[in-house]
Amino acid sequence: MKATINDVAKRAGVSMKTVSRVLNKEPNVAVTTRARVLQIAQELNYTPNFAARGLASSKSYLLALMYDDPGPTYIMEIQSGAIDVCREHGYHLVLEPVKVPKSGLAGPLIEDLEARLKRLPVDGVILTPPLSDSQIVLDVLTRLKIKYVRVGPSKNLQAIRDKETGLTVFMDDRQAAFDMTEALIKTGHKELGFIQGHPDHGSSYLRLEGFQAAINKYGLIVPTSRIVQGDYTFRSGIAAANALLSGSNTRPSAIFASNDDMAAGVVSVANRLGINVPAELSVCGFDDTPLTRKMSPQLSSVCQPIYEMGHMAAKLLLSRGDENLPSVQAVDYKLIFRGSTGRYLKDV
Amino acid sequence: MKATINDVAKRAGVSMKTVSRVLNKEPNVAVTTRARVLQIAQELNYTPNFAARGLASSKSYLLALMYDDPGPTYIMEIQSGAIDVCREHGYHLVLEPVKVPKSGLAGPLIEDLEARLKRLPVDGVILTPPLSDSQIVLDVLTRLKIKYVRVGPSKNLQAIRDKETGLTVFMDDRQAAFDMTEALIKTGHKELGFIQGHPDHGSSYLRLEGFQAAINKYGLIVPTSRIVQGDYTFRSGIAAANALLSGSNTRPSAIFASNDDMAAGVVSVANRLGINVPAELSVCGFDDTPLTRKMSPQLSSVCQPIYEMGHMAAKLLLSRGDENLPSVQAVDYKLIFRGSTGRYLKDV
DNA sequence: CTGAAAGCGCTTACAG
DNA sequence: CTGAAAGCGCTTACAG
Repeated sequence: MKATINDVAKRAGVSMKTVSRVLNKEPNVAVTTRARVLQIAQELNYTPNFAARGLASSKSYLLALMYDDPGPTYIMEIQSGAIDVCREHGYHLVLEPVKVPKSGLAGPLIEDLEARLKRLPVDGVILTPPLSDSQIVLDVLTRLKIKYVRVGPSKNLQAIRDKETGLTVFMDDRQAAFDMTEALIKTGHKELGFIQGHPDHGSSYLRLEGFQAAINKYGLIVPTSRIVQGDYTFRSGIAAANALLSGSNTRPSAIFASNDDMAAGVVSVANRLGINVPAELSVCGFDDTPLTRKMSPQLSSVCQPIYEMGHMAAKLLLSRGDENLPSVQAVDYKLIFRGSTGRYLKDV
Repeated sequence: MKATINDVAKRAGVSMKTVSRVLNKEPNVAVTTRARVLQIAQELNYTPNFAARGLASSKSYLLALMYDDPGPTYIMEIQSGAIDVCREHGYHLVLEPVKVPKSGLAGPLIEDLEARLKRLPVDGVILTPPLSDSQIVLDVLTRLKIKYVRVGPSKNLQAIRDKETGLTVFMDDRQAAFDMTEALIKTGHKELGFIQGHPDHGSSYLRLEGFQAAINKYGLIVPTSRIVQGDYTFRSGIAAANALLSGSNTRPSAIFASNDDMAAGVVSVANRLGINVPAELSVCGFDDTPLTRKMSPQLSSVCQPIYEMGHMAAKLLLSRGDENLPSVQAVDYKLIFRGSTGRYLKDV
């Protein structure tokens, strides 16, 4: 049978409690005692019983990752980052897909969420976009007194900067979009086009803001016809590119799409129309998804450190009490230039 | 405070045990008693304590999904399918990423796996490729007496067909590749090229076998120079396409790549060489990943019902005892024809 | 620095 | 059809 804490205690000639102290790295154990217990635990191949610990301590040693379909790559990266931290702390990660209803009715969602969280009372929740902005979800968690961390929230950014919010990990989408736009302008582009993301996602607005701020800074003018609404899908990128490239007006020399899928749509339309990318048209995206490297020319984009965000999120949840860890964490992005902007033209 | 089973029992005027019976849907409870208990449980907003159940029953009510980077989309689909079944059974899904070392040394992997599984003794494990074929992993699970289901194993397929194996969910890669090849041939193609997948993945061989079987059936000849080794990456698809398309020999009229990423590489090379897809070259992939719809022309491919495989895997694990459920489950694939093969040319 | 006792909230194994 | 008792393997709250 599997060894229990009692087996270890007996063999070590100490009480159960002392073994518990050693294993939980509590202070106040004689060095020699600690060493002996540790060795015997190893000899017996002892590992504490998960359920028993949970029951006695009323902790679950579980963190939940809540998501509502923000794309498989994104979630997997967040997961990886979070899992690595969980491991260090003896925690595990469970998955909680959540469907936020498109239209008003929040009732069923709230009930469902509560039921699930009561069934499996996790010690903390990682919220990914768009859930990080869902007041409904935040309210439920607050009511159930479950700790949470918001990853990439896009609303209330001002409050975040003022640290009036809870645990948060975010990337400065606005600044990143600003930087990318500035890079395009500095390469000589004056005729810019922009494709906005899904109207329900806060990031859409932040990225647009960054774009416009750079435009303004350099005194350029972008007519409203050059700013097209998309919804983060490839298909919407196609539609937007058609509007931008095949009209009777002069076409832009560079298009900044709010994500990679839409940018891929632009490249695809350009190819069909015989517009050479990047010679006649520069294109860049956002998110630096794997897709950027699965097209020709490869796509310039903004790289979010998603793994790191997941890592930091779990860390914030599991390192409570560490005053050295600010509750709001900004992570760094990177501009990645590839063939599609022609700055550093690379072979595929 | 949160209600316990005792609160419900007292209020209902029955014993704890009876409440337990009702909640676990055990037989032998008077209908009226059952109804009363159920109602009171609801009034008290009672949900059983996860840890206490686990401790008392020595079950964990947890399933693990083990994976070694088979692609984010794949894992997310499997996850979704598995989670939906877990929910129905009051189970939860935890994630266990596993790194199988490239070269020989299995020691650390075995130790790590054992340590993790002893820490969190899940009630069952879902194994995804390439882990479904890892004898090391299978051995550890067997030794720890942990139930597992293999998803998409590619070795020992014969044994699988003979039902000499454990729980298994699989898709007939060989037959699917055969069908796709046959479809190309029936469209009139005689000069076929094939790009093989990663040599470490069993699916590479099965897909090649299917391709060759169809070639043989129709009495065609494919010189070895038309069968190129890839490794499932876009980059390897590029290299393979260069070998296939820019040599001095006549080029194939259709290329079947063993996965979508490589097929995307082929289309990309064709575009660069000015070879029109599908007019001059048909291309098809395998897996029907989102990438197929993020390129022009869109890619024909073989659609694996991945969600369904995850669903079935969890079902096999959680429905033990149900004799009506065969322990080996084959799921259906579908050939999806899009622009890249020109059979059903569609606008993007 | 260490330990004895109680208890977390369920299920199991019986008994009736 | 129902229940009383024991126990799962830890941690908490004390006491010393």
